[in-house]
Amino acid sequence: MQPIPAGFFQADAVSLARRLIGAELYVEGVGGRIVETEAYRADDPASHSFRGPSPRNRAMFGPVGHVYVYRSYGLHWCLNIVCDGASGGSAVLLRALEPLAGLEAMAARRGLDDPRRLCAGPGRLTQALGIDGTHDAMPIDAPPFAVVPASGTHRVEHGPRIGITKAVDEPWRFCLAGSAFLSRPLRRAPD
DNA sequence: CGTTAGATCTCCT
DNA sequence: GGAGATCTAACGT
Repeated sequence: MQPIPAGFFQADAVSLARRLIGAELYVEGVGGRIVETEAYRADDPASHSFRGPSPRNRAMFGPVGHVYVYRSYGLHWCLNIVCDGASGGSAVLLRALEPLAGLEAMAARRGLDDPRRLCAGPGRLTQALGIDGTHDAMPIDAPPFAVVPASGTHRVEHGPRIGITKAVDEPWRFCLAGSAFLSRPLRRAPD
C-alpha cells in the first residue's frame, strides 16, 4: 500500500469529503472502499464543533488527520477524520463503505452477512470495523488504521446530509455514483 | 412498502 | 429536562 500523500487531509471539509470517495479505509486489515461521506465545517450549525470545544469533541480541535470518534444516541459510535486545522473544528464523517477485506470479521461483529448492510451507515461502519471510543484522537495514517487514496476515475454525486436538523439544505453529503453500499439513496437536487 | 418506539450517552438550557 | 451527525425490531398497509 502506498502512503498517503503529505497534506492529504490538510483541506477544508467539503473538498476532503469529496476526495475521500473512492479511497479505501482499513482497520487491522478489515475495511473497504469509502462510498459515502459528509462534511462538517467549523462554522456549521450542524457540526458538533459549532459551540466550541467540549470533552467529547476535543479531537476536532486537535491535529489534522486524526480521528474524532463519538457516541451517537447513547449506543452507536461514529468515525470522523479531522481536517482544516487552522482554526480547528472541521471534520468529515464516514458514513458507508463497500466491504473489500475482512468480510468474515465484519459479519461476526455485525451479526449478519449481507455485504450491502455490513457498513451501510455510520454506526454500522464502526461496528463492522471494531471502532469505538478507544480510537478517539488517534492518527488515521498509522496502525491500526490505513488509508489508500482513490485511483482511477469515478463519478461522485452530492446532496443534502442525513439525520440533522440544522443547515439541512447544505449539499455536503458525497456518494460514489451508482454504489449499492450507501446508507440510503442520495436525494438529488431536481434539474 | 411505510411508520414508530426504544435503546440510554453527551451536551445544552 | 430534552435533543441529537443512529439502528433495529415490530407492526400496519
